[in-house]
Amino acid sequence: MTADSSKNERYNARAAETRWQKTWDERGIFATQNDDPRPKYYVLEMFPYPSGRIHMGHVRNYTMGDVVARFKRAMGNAVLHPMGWDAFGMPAENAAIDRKVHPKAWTYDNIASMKAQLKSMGLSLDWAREIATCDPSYYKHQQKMFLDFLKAGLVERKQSKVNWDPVDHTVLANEQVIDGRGWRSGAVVEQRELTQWFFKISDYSEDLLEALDTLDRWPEKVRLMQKNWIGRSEGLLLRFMLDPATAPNKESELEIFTTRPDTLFGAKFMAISPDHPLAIAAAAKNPKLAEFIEQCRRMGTSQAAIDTAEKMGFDTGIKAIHPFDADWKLPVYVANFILMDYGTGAIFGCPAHDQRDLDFVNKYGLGNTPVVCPEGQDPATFVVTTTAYDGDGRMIHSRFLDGMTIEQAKEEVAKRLEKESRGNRPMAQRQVNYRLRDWGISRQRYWGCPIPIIHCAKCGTVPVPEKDLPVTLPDDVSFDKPGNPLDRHPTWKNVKCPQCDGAARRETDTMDTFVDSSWYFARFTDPWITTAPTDLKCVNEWLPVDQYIGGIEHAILHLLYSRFFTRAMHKTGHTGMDEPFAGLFTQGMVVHETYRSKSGEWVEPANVKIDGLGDARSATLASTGEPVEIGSIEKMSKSKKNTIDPDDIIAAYGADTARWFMLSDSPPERDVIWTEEGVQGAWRFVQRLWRLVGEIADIQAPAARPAQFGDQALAVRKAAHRALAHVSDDIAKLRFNRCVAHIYEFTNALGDAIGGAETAPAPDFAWSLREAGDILVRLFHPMMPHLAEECWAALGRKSLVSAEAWPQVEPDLLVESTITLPVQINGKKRADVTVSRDAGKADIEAAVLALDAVIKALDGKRPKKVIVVPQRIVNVVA
RNA sequence: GCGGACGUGGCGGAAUGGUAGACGCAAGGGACUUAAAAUCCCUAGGAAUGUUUUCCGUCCGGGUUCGAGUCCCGGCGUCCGCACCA
Repeated sequence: MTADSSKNERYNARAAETRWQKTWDERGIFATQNDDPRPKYYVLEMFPYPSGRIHMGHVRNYTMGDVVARFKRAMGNAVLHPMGWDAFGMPAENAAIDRKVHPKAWTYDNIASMKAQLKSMGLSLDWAREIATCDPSYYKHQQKMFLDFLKAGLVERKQSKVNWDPVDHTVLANEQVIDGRGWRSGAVVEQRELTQWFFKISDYSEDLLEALDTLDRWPEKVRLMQKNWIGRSEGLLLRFMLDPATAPNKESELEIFTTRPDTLFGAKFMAISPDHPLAIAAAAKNPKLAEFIEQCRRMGTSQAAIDTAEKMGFDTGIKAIHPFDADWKLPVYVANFILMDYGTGAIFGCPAHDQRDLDFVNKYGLGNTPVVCPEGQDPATFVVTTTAYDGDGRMIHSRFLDGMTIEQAKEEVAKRLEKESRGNRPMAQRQVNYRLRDWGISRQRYWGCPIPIIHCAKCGTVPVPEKDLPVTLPDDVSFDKPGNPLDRHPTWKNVKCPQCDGAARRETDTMDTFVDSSWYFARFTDPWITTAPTDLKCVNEWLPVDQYIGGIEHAILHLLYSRFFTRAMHKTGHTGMDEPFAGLFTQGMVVHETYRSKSGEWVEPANVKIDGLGDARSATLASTGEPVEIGSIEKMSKSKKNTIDPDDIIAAYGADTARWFMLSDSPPERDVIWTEEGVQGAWRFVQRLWRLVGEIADIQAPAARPAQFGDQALAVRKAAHRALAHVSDDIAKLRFNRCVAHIYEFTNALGDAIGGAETAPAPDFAWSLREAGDILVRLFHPMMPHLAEECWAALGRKSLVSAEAWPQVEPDLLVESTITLPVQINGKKRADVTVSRDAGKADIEAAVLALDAVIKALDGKRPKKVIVVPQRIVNVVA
């Protein structure tokens, strides 16, 4: 392989890139062998939804992963770097409705075009492991695991409230409900009770929470978000007896959950959810209450309504008896702010120390009694009016608790009530509650993984026998009517019961697409095995993923589901570990300026012409010259038309330029602003490297390493090895922007050195320039692999730089024989001092005190103190 | 409301408590050219100034330290996540 572009010509990125991509393909250098004996390293980027086109966010994400993959490969690892498609989901069905194409055809077409785009980026992926989650060869195993989970008690079928779109006949996710209406149909969303399948993720609440501490290569932010999402709280389950005369069906008690049992003597009322059985029982005998409950339910749907809803309650007339005072009766309200699915759906209200309860009593005139008094306040005068006090303090107005701290009081209440028993049960029980709910996976959709269950009138829900897997989606479906095509398919759902052979029907719900993405990383370790989801040996050798890279938007759901799923797979024998991702990195978004025409329409950047600078910048429509308003910088999105098509960039500048720019401008975890100037800068650098390497290639250098190096040669060698040390460290820590800066610095130094070179440089200098060139090309190879191959060939190398080892640092070259230390006087820099590398503190001090600036500052006096920080700085305190 | 992150030139950003502004972008000046593009060289935080030095400077106000962009306390601002979770 020889370089095409001659040294006087510009680097022709488009020609070179396709040529090298072909070479990599032909030689199969990115295919990973599972029996490779070298240390394994698994780098993975979140796989894309096949929308049809890649966007700049993908370019950034996959470039980062590719840099890591290429670096680790050069470091001598067996690297697994696969790619696949998160291929089920609603957009395919929407396309079917809007454009009359079959979801399957639409999806596979999209995969084909996106794959071509990804290939044009020059990613070092093992395409032999490509998977699409919509392929029966993939979802077959997902169905198998569903059945395994079911057997293991990790799947449950239960009723739950859902957002129901009455026009589209489907369940909507919360984010698909906008102002109480379906995002697609615009119909007012109803709350319905549906029987759905759930994964019992809440069985792992404690484990998922505790194990967060072991994920030390995850961003703190993500761990915190998951911690809050799991929402552990310690409290007390507490039984309140009811006054039987007031209870609708002579119910004897009401159980509540509280984290503040210490405030029991500040109780003013009880509140139960509109969905609480006691509320429903009471409503049966009280039409006005029934009406109130109905009103609450209607309100519940809209997010906005929940946010701004006023606290509302309805006095049921039921009286509860205070656990420490049989004569103390508390009114039981049905209240709109009590959730049925947290705790027991019932609380006692202590308004002085809980803002929600305070708002409530202030509305209904129930009053409040503070029972915790902040330190330094007089208990006799401490009152609460509109702001509840939830801070620390001592107990007051609380009988036997008075004077205790909150913690002591909690403990005392728990102890007393735990001991007291009624009807063979203690009055109170310590309990840990979690906010995390079970994961409802049923979707009334066609384009998803079928749930392998058969419903039989006689036998109930019957698992599809394993020999009958996969349950495949029927192809002959129509989308001309709303609702789930599986449900109205003429034959698909009619089957015989595997147990009794009687007429039965298939489950027509499909799985949430988050299920598909909860184990794809495991499947990549052996995507060929047909008999099981995973090959245990492979999965245990490769997992956990060493470096997972993706967007912060998946901080909670995808990453938490995957952590659960890996545990469930462990329990059912499909993995040998609990945590799927040892290292996680969340990259920032690609953002771009927005433009709007006079009429308020968004304008594509390609149609905008920018003039002027800074505040004087103005924009006009390129076609008509009509003025355009420059808007804020925002995430690239189709709706704001501020997207840049990677295809256009790759066609104009090449993939390497796009890759380099994506890494160079901002720290990887932060947003990067896409600018035309920035891209051009990256492109200029590509050309500059090509010219520089061309000059180096022309130098006649001895083959053997010279025994001695002169000053000129040594300076080049030091620059090269310093850059090498920095870049290696920066890539390992994913600090790509700094890595880019060091490559610029090195290139500048090397350019200067060559500029100063004679026509025929001395052998030692020539050798060092060749060495520097070799190092330079290998250093930028992970970021700009095509250019690197072209340069490598130009340097006369026969190998592929993509398959080369990372250069070795010579540590001797990193240390200088003399060092220049800044000298401060009273903390301000006033001079420099140059000393030999191994000068002692006394030598340095003597040299510093002899400096003119120091003598002048001391004015004949002795310094108060001289601080010498080795290798760093000297500070003279005058 | 709760939780978290961040705040440095014209811009993106560097800086284990140790020379603030690396590197890039944009800019200005110059060289080459008939001209342009490309390329190369020089300048560049602000102010003052006798061209070699001084003062100021990392959102604001305090503190710790020989020394603070960095650590601590209190504000202000921006962004993100969660949001009736008892």
